Amino acid sequence: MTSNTEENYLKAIFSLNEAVSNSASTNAIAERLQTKAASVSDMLKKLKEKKLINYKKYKAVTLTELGTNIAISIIRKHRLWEYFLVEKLNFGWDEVHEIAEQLEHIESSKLTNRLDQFLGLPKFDPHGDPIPNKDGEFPHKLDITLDDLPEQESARVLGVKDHTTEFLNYLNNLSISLGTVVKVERKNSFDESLELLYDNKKASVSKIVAQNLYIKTDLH
Amino acid sequence: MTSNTEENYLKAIFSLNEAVSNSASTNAIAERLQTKAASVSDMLKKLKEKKLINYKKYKAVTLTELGTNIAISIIRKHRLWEYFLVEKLNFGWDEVHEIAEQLEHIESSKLTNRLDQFLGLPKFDPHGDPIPNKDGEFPHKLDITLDDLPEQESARVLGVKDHTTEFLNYLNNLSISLGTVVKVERKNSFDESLELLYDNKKASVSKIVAQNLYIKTDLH
DNA sequence: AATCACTTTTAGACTTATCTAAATATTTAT
DNA sequence: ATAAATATTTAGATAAGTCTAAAAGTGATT
Repeated sequence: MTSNTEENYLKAIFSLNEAVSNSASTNAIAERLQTKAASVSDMLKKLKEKKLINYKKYKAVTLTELGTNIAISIIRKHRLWEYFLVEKLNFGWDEVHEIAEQLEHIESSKLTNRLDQFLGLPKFDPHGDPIPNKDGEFPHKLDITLDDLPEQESARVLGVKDHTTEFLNYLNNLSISLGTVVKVERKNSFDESLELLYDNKKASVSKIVAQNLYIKTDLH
Repeated sequence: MTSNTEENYLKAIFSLNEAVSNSASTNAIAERLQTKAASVSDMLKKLKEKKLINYKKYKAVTLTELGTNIAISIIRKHRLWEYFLVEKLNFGWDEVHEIAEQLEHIESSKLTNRLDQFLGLPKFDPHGDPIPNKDGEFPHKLDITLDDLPEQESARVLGVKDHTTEFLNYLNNLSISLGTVVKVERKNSFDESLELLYDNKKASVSKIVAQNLYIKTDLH
């Protein structure tokens, strides 16, 4: 079993190393978890015992495969609950973090997966962070479609899922091609259509259309 | 602050004393929480320190007002989450207890109240246990209307909320009067109407009608 | 009112996670 | 390459919650 505390250490190590690889040092972890280096040192010994991290004294740590899986599962739960709080309970995106810090430790994969389903398998949380799926895979760049983009955000069209000439003609008429940078001005909840802004043009497209346009969110 | 463990003790004391007053003895609590009498003894000392219980050595305990409030808030959260799991995530009513035991300790009254709202302020959890409202009041016998009754359950009509002759005539035509025992055969999700069975008669009534009929669930 | 069965409390030990202070290792700068 | 600065670990304490074993209290029976 993994305690809440252990889970928080794994999560901290994961995100430190994700941001800058090999940056999960004792001090960095202590800073992140608002605790003391001595406490971290103790815990690292324990996590190594449990085969959750690779660790040599005085060296930065990395997660084992087992440790990574646990960290990802915590992140998945955190982000799904944030999505739930914002989308279903109308919380502001800025007030959900603390509550999600608690909810992320609820233990029941059945619950997590049912929640995911209930929310419509979202790919991003309210802060725009990617939500790993139930196999622990983060949404791959090429899995993301225009429909996944939140309001007021922009992305570059990378490809199409539907290759029929009909669909390609439709895009031609709108002057959307590969490379076009598109901003989602509004998502209408009544018919789930999207109002787009690109190259000084405006257009409204259906959800189906948006789901057939692959995008990448980091522009340039 | 109250730890999860302390909360579990308060909940145990509350429900023991609710079932049989003054029955919250050291041994009974130990049995309920699957722990040893010695541990309970230690904890009682601590809860008394915190003014959460009234306690004299070797005597059964009762909750102070503060302790009662906390216990009720835990019960409220437990039952709301059970309702959520069954109604929104399609869990069976028999598989939600363990998960709710975890969720009941999530600390955020804003979350609890938003969840309550989201679920439509339910009065009973999936096991038929009453859900206290946000002021800690359990649904009073006379607050319960036919609309609160789950499918396949019976209750006796106790009174009407709407006193217009129109409504009373309507009931007359259906041969429903005070004292009639009514069974909810089915609740239709498409229009929220109820199919009733009573005195060998069948009838279908709207949600509005059901919300205007006060009932009691313990028959005779 | 003395005994017996049972309940409850106390004493002392253990685990988890934390801390401060001191010791040791590593890195950086000269 | 050696000293100074910084990072990390160890040693020893503390607090929460638990346990076993032993002591003490309660109450029912005779």
